[in-house]
Formats: sequence, structure tokens, C-alpha cells
Amino acid sequence: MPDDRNSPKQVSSGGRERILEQAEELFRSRGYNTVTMREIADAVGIRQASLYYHFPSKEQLFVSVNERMFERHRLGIEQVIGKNEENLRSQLHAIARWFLSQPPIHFLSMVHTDMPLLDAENTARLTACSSNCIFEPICQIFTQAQQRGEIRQVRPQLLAGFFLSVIESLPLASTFVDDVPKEAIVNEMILVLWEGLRIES
Amino acid sequence: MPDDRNSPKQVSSGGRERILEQAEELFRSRGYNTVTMREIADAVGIRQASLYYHFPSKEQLFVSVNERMFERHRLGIEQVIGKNEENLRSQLHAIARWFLSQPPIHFLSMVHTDMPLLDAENTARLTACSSNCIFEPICQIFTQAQQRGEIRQVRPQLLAGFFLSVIESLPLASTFVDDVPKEAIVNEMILVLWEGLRIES
DNA sequence: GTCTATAGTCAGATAGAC
DNA sequence: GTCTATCTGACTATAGAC
Repeated sequence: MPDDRNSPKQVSSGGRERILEQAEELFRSRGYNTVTMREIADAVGIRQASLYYHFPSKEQLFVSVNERMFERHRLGIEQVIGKNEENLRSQLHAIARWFLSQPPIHFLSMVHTDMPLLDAENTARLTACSSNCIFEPICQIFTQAQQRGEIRQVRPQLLAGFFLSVIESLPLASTFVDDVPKEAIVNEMILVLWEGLRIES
Repeated sequence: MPDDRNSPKQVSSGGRERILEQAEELFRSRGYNTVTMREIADAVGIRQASLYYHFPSKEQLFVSVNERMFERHRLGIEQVIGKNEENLRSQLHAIARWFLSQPPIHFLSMVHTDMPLLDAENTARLTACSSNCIFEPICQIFTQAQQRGEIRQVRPQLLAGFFLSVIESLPLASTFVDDVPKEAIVNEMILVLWEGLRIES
């Protein structure tokens, strides 16, 4: 029976789930290689060696953390898409709002810096997971907008990649542009993207 | 007098310059933390300890490598901008072609993963250097296009960040979209961007 | 300028008590 | 499930010969 003394937020359940939460925050903000098992243990409030009861290796912990995170994004994205059936613009705004409500993924760093340190098998798992959970759902809304005749025929995969790269570069962009909220930046860019794609009637 | 036996490309001069070349390639492809001084020394063909005759620390080597790289990009960008005075679209295509002719920078990974491991002073140096060499020149061409009345009034900093984020995500994007050359992808996205920005006459 | 040798750290992981 | 203690290996950097 977990005691839950001064639990930081919500339930936060005990054991494994608490480790996943703290590890996610650390991996997210500093990357796989830089974060040590010791730091994760400290954040959880246990000893470094105790982590190995729940996860067989740092690598497996990292994979579990990120599969969990990608799945959460899949749920979030599908939910906000479901609420905005009508048109591409409002769907894009809703997805952008979803991403802004979550900590950034830093997907490019993950692919470039973290994944090459993992087994080929784990790299493949995470790549497939990110594609299913994030890339594919966004591709779909562009495809559907094209089927409705709302936008021009540009490869949906490119548009999804384009859109995601803007989202991902937001943390950096907002340090270059002072005093403009991220929401405003992303709205401005969605407008440009949409104007560039729409079919003038 | 350097001997230059089997020099891989061009002059490649001896000593310090050879180290910078090899270190750049390694840091670029695997990041600051992952690359070891031993690997760099192996690539150059000397012993690990010998690197410390030319550079006082791994961190200083990393800073020197990247300042040199950013300066090279500044020259390249200013040169291709100079050749295409007329309009935004051809300037963007020229800059994109320049970036595609060079190995990717992975700027987001650098900011997110590498820089936090450096001294505050070195982080500031590299940040300023990247801004001067890459960000500012691209901002300028958007500003000038607006002054010519070629495109709408959208913050040039956002447009530069947007454009660069597309360039940076190209290595990843082209793994998701098979059999389409990077040139074609970037041209398609520049067209969308330009259509979204131009002032219909 | 480059070498050998090594100091000094710190990481991930395991063994076994409780 | 969590602990203490420890193994093993890898890395940056220094000392000093040549």
C-alpha cells in the first residue's frame, strides 16, 4: 500500500508509475545520455540501485517512458481532432493548442542524439510508435482536407512534417522573439500555411 | 612542414585545421556528449592526449568547431543572396540549395542537448554566433521583401525561424517520404510558404 | 608536436542483506 | 521493494619523456 506522502500532483500512484513520471521529465529536458539513473532515483526519492527492480536497464526505462508519452499524445490529438470535425484550420489550431498544453517533445533531438545510442530494435520501436501516435493522425487531417477540396494537392506527409517542425521549433523561436506568446506565433504560422494551401474559390 | 600523405580532400592542411575538420564531422553527426576525444584523435590519426596541445579542453574544441562552421555558413548564405537580388522566392531557393549542399547543422539538438553542457559564457558565444551568421541574414531577406511590398507584414523573425525549421527537419522528413529528393521537398514547401505570404495583385 | 602512462571521476549494472 | 556495497568500464585531463 503506497503512502503517498506529499504527492506532487494528482494521484501519482506508487512505484513504477512514479518512476516513469520523473524519468520522463528528466529525459525530456536533458536527453537520454545526460540524465543519470542516480538523478532519476533522487527525483523519485529512492536509491539508484532500486530502479533496477522496476526496469532492467536505463535503455528499457527510456523506451517505456517514451512509448507512454507518445500514446498520451495520440489520445490527446485524436480527442481534439474529434471535437473539430469541420475544417482544417480549426483542426490545426486545436492540435497546436494540444501541443502547447504539453511539455515539448524535442523529437529532432531524440532522433538525432538519443536514438542512435539504443539497440536497433528499440530505435525501430520508438520510430514506429512516434509515427503511429503523432505523424499518422496529422497526415490524416491533411488528406481529409484534400478530399474535401479544401486545400491543394501537396503531399500530406510533407505538410505534416512541416507543421510538426514548426511546433517543435516553437520553444526556440519564442526565445528569439520576445514578449510574443507561443499561441500567437503558432496562429500566425498556421494562417500563412493555410493561405498557402487553400484553393481560392 | 605538413606531409599531407593521402589527404582525403583538397589541402586539408596539417595540425589544428585537420583536427577541426574531423571533430566537426563527428560532433555534427553524433553530438557533443557522445563523441569522445579518443574518437576524434583516431579520426585525425594521432593519440588522444595530443589533442590537448592544440585545444585546452573538449569544450573549447567544440566551441571552435562550431564558430568556424557558423562563419562558413554566413559566407555561403551572403554569397548566394548576393547573386539573387531580385525576388524572395529565388533567394529562398538559393539559400535552401546552399543548406542542402552542406551537412545538416542539427541546430535544435545543439541548443537542447549540447549547449546546456557548456559554460554559460560559451553558450552565449555560440548563441550569438548562430544568430549573426544564420538567423540575421535570413531575417533580412524577409524584411527586404516586405519593404518591396512583395509579401505580407508577418514578423520576419517568425518567417526566418519557420524557414530554418523546415530546412532543419529535412533530414528527418526525407526518411518518412521515400524516393523524393530533398530538393523537391524543399521546393514544394517554399512554394506553399510563398503562396501564403504573397500579396495578391 | 606527439607520445606513453596514469590520475581522477563517474557512469550503469549486479549481489545479496533486510 | 528498497537498501548498501561493489564491480567494471569509459571518459577527460595531466605529467613528463622524446
